[in-house]
Amino acid sequence: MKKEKRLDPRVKRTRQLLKDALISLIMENDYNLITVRDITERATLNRVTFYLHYSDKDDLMKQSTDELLEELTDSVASIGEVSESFDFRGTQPHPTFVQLFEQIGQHSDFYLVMLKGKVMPHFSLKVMSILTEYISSGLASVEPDDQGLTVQREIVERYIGSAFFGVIMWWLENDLPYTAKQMAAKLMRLANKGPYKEIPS
Amino acid sequence: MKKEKRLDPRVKRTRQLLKDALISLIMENDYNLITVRDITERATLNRVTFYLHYSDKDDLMKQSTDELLEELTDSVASIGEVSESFDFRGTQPHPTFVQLFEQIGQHSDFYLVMLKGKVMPHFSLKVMSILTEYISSGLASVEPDDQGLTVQREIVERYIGSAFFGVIMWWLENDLPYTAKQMAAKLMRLANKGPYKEIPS
DNA sequence: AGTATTATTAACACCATGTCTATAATATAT
DNA sequence: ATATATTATAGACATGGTGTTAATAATACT
Repeated sequence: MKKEKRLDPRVKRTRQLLKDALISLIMENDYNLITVRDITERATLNRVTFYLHYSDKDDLMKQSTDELLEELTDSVASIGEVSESFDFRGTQPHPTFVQLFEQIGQHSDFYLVMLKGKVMPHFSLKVMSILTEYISSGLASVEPDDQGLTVQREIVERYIGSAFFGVIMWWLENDLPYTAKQMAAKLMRLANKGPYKEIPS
Repeated sequence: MKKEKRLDPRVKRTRQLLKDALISLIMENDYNLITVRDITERATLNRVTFYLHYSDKDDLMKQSTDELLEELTDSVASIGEVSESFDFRGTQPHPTFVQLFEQIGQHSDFYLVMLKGKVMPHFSLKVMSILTEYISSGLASVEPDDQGLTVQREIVERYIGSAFFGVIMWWLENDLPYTAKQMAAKLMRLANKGPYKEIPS
């Protein structure tokens, strides 16, 4: 599966130092104001060394964040399949989404900074597509064909995906006022039945 | 209301040229790759002149986009109040949102580039807050207190606002496959009743 | 008309970028 | 353990953008 052919420990160390340096700098300053110089200084490496591994700041950024998002998806994947034996149309929190919130909550500082927008859109777009993927498979398990949907499937997926994304940001901005399980439950309810208690006539 | 005390025609001209230059450059290149030099060259102005009006590229960007978003809100405001004599819980498209989609659709090239994320997050955040404001007032007209809501009002607002935002992006990315009225109708339905035809037990 | 404001021009120091060379340090294989 | 290959460092370089200054030209205002 992995194409890592035992890389040189020096390379591994260097890249890790650069990634850590960038992440720690992002938590303090504005991404756009961070220079390659800053990164290598924080990493206690020579500036030239940077260019032996990455073409520029964005390259390092992209690779670092992709790696972190892989951790997220791996942790969620370990929970099981999304559509697996679960009433997706109920209001019970789905384990997949519970785990998703758990993971994000455990690194809330980082995710808040990244999602808030001060950084690259790449990260946000990736998170969006991860969310939409889970939602898509959940939706497919409930409504295999488009018969039961009032609106085109593609739109529903984007609708719910964006809504989830936005509420996650709200959750992070407000210092996680609810547990991961509670958040998942709220979102399940909103996605399935809408915000109102009584069904409109 | 307005504090414009008849500014010098040279100032007006210069600022307009700079704004136009930036917008046109954004449509072609990547925002981050655009320099002050590029802007002034496109505007056929001296680079020093730029600094007589704006502190940096982001400053110009912020002011330009704020101006364009003001056009949007003005056009929507001319339609009337959001809560005005309308069954917000029905599935009929609300005139406010129809007009919103109309306006965005008429400048779809621009909005697509701006919202897609390659640019500043400032614009996207602003659009989000505009959307949320309309949704908030619509929601308040249906449910003045929190009794009829299954989830905290603040979350519902963010949920629907983000969902709308995401679907608008979908709409733009897919070259406006539906009319503004159709889009508004779809979103009203999703927001009120959720995606399913039959109510889950 | 004369005065005030604005745009231009040329020049400046500063800093980040990306690249190059030669040299030192470290891994790996024999 | 020694030789070889790979990687990190050091210093230096040209390039290009930034933001500022001072002097001059162009334009608006009264």
